[in-house]
Amino acid sequence: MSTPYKPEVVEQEAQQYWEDARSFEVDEDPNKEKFYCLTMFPYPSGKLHMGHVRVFTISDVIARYQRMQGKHVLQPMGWDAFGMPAENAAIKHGVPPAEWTYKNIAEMRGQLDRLGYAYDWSREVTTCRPEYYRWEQWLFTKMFEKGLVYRKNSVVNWDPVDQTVLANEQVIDGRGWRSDALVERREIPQWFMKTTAYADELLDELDRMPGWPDSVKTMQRNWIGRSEGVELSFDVKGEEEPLTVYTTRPDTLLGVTYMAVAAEHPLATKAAEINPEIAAFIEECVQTDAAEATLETMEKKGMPLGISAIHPLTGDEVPLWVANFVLMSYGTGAVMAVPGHDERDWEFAKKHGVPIKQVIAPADGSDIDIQEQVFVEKGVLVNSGKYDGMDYDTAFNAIADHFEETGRGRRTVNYRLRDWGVSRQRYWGAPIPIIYCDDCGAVPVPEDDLPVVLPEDVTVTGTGSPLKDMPEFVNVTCPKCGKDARRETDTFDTFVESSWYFARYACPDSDKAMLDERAAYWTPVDQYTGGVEHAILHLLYSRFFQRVMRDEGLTDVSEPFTNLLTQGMVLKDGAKMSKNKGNVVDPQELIERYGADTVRLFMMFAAPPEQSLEWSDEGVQGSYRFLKRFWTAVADHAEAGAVEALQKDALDDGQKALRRKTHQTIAKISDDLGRRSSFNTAVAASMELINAVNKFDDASGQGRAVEREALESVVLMMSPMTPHICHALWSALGHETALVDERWPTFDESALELDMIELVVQVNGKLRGRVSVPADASNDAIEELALGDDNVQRFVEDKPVRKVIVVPGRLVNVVV
RNA sequence: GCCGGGAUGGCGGAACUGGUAGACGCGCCGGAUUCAAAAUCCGGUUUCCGAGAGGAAGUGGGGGUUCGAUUCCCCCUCCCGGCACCA
Repeated sequence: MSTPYKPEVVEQEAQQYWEDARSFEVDEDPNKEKFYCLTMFPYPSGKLHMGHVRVFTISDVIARYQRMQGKHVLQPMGWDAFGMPAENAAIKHGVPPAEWTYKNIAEMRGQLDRLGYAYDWSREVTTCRPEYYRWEQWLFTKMFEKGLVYRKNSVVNWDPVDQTVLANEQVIDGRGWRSDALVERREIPQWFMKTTAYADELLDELDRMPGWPDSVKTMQRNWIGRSEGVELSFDVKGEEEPLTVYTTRPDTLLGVTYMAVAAEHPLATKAAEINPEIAAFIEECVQTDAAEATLETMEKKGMPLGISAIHPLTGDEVPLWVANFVLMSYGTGAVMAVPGHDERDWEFAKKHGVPIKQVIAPADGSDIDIQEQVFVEKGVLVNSGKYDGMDYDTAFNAIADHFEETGRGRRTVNYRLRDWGVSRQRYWGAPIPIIYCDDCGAVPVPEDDLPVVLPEDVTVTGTGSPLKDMPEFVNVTCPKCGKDARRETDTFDTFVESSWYFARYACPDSDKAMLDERAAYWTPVDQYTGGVEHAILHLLYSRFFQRVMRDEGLTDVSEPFTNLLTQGMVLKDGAKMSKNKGNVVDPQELIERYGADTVRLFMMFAAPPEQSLEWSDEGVQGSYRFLKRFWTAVADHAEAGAVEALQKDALDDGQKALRRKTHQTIAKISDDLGRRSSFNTAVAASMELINAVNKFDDASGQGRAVEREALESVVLMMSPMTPHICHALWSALGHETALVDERWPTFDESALELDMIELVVQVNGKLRGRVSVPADASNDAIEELALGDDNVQRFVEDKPVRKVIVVPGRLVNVVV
């Protein structure tokens, strides 16, 4: 009887070995092929949750697999340490955010160590450290010099009771989470980074990124939302300034029956001065949060302003409305409405009794009733005077030409993408390095004065940033003129830190520059793994930041992440694990009970990585059972003593069959891990091979040799997923060198050959029988054998055979 | 509302390029071992009909293409992620 599987012992020993041997610390070796394997770094919330364990394990499997391919693998880890939860904890428990954060990092670091990830901890990055954020402050000042950042008014959620800005998350059903007061939209000056300056490049490069999932690329394309349209101006009766709108459908221009402006638009403000009803309506419009989802789902409301625009082609008067679905911060704050050919305009017109005019007819000449059903497709113009009969492109150009010739409009490219607002009215973030001087305006902090260090010893109250109450922080002298000035108290959006940390891992200790030559070796990231919830914002900001760093001469790399794997969430009872729902499973407990390998194995086995994973306690036990069977199978074999050399040509049929299974499995798992990232099927294939070994009962010399080959293969191939148990089993099999430095097994093509193959026989597509045929049989011979099958004959009977389809190696379909 | 994804046995999932639907695991049922239990091992397990051989149905719903559809096309339902201040 072999020694029982004791995960706590096995795992401790393996981890000790890796630590002593510094197995995962890597240098920049130009003679080796590098592989940079990265996971989206965690926010140090306090404890590791199952979602973390899942991503980190996926990434670790990839890192260890690539290492076995002979690559020089870097897998670092760090902390996305700024953010709201630290402030919330500070309010709740009176602990400064910094203290809370550092404590959490220490706690989570211990948990990570217990899971046996192949991290190079010498490169740890913590974003709330001044030596980290000084460089994004520095880059911000460079961007300032280049005009890539600017300040403008922008909408925030304002809590009128707590007198503070709220995050969208802190607005619940339109009310402040702490005060319960109705939230208002309010405009305040904020700093922006010009992401739109890179819109075309960010869009075009997506076509040359084969390593990213199509779904993510599509989402980014749609998010950037490049459109070609026309900007045109409508005169407004009694106003000097014309009203400018942008449209991608100038072909529908003759169908404009009203126009709408935002509640904050000057025309609305002016109308409100003389009309209290409009004033009340505008008041109502402002009482909502700033999230786009809210805006798009709320009831579309509007009021006529009592003024008219002049249709630029017909000279007809078009009524102007104020509407809650038009936002001042999008485009010009005004839209032209074509209810006949736009869904939202149609519904609004129906509700408010605005006329609906058909100006586009289906290209196929079919009849439509525009009063009953909106028609949004492109077609042929009607009721449009001299443009009648034109198709979309012709009409687009004719109308665009007309406006350009008359100077009343122009062709223009528009993006849905907006510039990135990086200001946050919060304490726990990197200070924006700007000083306000009455004479010089906004002045960037000079390089020598960086970093602007965030004071860490503070009391957080929940009503505004404590920085505002710290004269020693706020009161400074102007770097330009030396007069008294004030420091910016807003901090950066935490997405700023996460937009470049991946590059900093290459040179975390560089104090002379943001990046140094080591970044040239390691970047771009070869494999990036993280939650699909980051498909747009984080990934787009990182792609933007990488280009800003490139154009600053810090790197030659444009795209930060060559291959991307977006993993699904961990669910329990069909819902995301959360404290509120009380369905949280603590990884720590499971690791203590079953060991890290069991938890890692279950994570890999239970679902494909991109899909959500349903938690199952029984499933974890199943994984544990498998590891015990695996352990016993290898240990029993090893204890039976030495094994003679395998002689390929001296095997009997049973031995050949097991050897075939071994090499089929190597081929399959190599493909699963190397090409498909299909970890669940890789585990299943390993289980099948172990099952086959357990059924294999042949203690002869060659029998044991074949068995050893199978077991060694499984130990090697399971090692990325369950590295500790494999480390122990590898040495149990008599190896002097450690598994962590072994190479991936290769498969022997000749072992896969078969003399006879089984084909499925269908009659009219339905399975009716099976035939065994020689591997090299001709189609005619296969056909004859198939038709000779008794059950096949029953279904063919005397019906004429119309066709026989032979799919080589798979099936025969007889069509009667 | 818009963008992206998903739906397959009692459950998690497999079927990769249009070719045997249900691999592997869980659960359950039966058996072995045990004084008993746990653990372990062996066998069975989509549903329905049938003693069996075998047959019929079946991949969220409805239609289509095809010799053949979980896979491709059209329409729909429900669930999940994102929507720019959660990270």
